[in-house]
Amino acid sequence: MADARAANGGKPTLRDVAELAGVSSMTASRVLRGDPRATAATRKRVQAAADELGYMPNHMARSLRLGEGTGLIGLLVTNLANPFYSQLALGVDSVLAPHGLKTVIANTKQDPVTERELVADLVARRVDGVVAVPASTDQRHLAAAAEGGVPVVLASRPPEGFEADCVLVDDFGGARRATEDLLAQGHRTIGFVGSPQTVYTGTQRLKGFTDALEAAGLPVDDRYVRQGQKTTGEATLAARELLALPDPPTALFCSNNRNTIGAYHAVRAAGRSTALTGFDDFELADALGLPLTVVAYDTDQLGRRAAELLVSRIRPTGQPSPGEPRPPRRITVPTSLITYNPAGRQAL
Amino acid sequence: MADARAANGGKPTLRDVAELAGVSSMTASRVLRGDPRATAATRKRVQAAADELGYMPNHMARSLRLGEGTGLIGLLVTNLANPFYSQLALGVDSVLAPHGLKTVIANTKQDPVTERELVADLVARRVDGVVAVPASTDQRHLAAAAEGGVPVVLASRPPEGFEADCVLVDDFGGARRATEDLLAQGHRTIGFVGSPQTVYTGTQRLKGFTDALEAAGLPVDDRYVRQGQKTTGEATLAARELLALPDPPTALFCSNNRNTIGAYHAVRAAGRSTALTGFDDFELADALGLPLTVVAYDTDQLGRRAAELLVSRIRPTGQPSPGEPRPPRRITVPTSLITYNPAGRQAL
DNA sequence: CTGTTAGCGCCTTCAG
DNA sequence: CTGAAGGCGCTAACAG
Repeated sequence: MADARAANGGKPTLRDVAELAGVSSMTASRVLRGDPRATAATRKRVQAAADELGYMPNHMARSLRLGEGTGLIGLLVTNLANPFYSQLALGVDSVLAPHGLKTVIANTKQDPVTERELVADLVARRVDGVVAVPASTDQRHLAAAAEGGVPVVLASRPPEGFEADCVLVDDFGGARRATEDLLAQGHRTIGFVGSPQTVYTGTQRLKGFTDALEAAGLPVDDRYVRQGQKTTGEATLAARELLALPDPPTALFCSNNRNTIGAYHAVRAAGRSTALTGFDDFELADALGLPLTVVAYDTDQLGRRAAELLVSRIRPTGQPSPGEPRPPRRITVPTSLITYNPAGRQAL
Repeated sequence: MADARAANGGKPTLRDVAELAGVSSMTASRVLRGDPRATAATRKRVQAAADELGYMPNHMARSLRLGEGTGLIGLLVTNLANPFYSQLALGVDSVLAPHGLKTVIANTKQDPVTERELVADLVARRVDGVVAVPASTDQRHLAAAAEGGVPVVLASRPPEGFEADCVLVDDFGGARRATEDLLAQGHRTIGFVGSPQTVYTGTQRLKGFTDALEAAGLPVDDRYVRQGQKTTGEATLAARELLALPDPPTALFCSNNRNTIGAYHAVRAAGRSTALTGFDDFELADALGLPLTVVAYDTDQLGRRAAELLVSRIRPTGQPSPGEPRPPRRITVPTSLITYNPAGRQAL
């Protein structure tokens, strides 16, 4: 009920409460904010009035006046439905929530134009910071945001062309180790099924892959390298092509969970015993009915660390920077190799 | 660089731009907003000044002045990492984004207290609406929000104790059909592995299950019903208990994806050929190496529909309601039965 | 075409 | 202990 005004969203304001309580809006403000400077009597009246009207303070107006931030953090991802990103989102939010910060979703759908617009929108909304997993290496929009005073932390890829904190995965090391593992098993023809060349993790993981091959004195044959797949469907097609080569690979290394799952379907359909290894662990990876090795890492931690870096920039502790801005930090999350067997599971 | 002021976040204001351009803030406002009423010359000067300062309009201040909403929508879920919720989130966001609305995450972690606090926080932040998947049937906090003028749309469960739009899944029908399917296959002892009794979908799906049994003249034995599992781990334990009964069930019906996946592990570990049917489809459901039937529906649609209902409340079209508020709407999303068979799988 | 006035909801500062 | 004035950043409404 709460007979409302049409001006705002029909919500009662501090003044409505004050009038009903027969005090000034100032007094109402103090009481409602828990300021001790108020008679028990007036306090009671104000509280009663607020309750009756169903008053809720306007967070936006408040922070506008206080010159504080909005308490909003933008989370820029390409596809929230990908478990990697939703896991990341959860990690980020779990760290932000206790600080009274809320996460705003900015889903780019892999579109660079959308990504630029979203970043601009986040800045316009005066988010206190951004956790981003940008799609491409052109990060000028993020650079602009950072330049404009909005703390930016990158997750899973490094800043390009500007300075910012970031949390990375040991892409190179993980890919190299996984490939060495395949080599140790005797595989000599290994296919690579990975994300587009423009994606940092894709190129790093490819480097780890080729590095291992070269270290073993094996050639890197472009015909066995497929990049550009963004969906499991595309990955299945790419893997199928590799398996159809005259001299098909005996093993596949996939650069992320989409490609691994896609390649899995291809291998399964081909009825081949091609060994499968992929970057990223995922639910049910242990249940696929054929051996699978994954380069695992803690996605939740990735998000948490990123959020922690961001919080430390937003709410600085200790001395308010003597003069120079604090240098950008870079955290690398380690990986481990896990092998799932239809029979069971064992970690290496 | 943009020599900043300390007041706000160090960001240049409209007045800074105006001063630099040598015009009034009003003129700057107009130019920057694309208002045609301005000389090409002054327009140029203002633009240049804005660019130089890296000016970005303050969305908050703007909407405060205009008495508009914040353009923020709260998305209340229990666990974003559950693919069901992240899928839902994506559906919601995909509909909201084109309307200039942004989604704010409110992850409750299944905690009722947290849920209440989050709803209060969302209201305080003046979100223009809320899409909620409340954890329990006590929805007084949502009722309060709705009463306070914040449009609320429930997804996957109906409002309890207040009126609101909602989008439901055909829980009863889907569960009943799936159970009938198991009965048709000759199963006479079927276990139920489901979510807590307090969860609407859990009870509805149990009803569909028991209804099918009773219609077939079979007794509903409590010993075969396990409720309360929220995680795959808990579900595995529950299923294991059922499989260890003196007269073990020959089939299991699971009420959601967490329970299905948990039960899968138990069945797999037991080396039993227990038939498995579950509510919710999920990625890799077709790859588990044993037959699995799922009650499928479009989670993305669930989110989209919910968002559409919300948008229609926020930005009403047509006549501004003659007098009575529009009645609450209830949409039900249909389900279908899908059977995944390891043997029957073909390419792609 | 441009500027002035006024105020969205709230709170800091300074009087009473 | 309480109230009045002023302004955060922005923009309708009205001047000029």
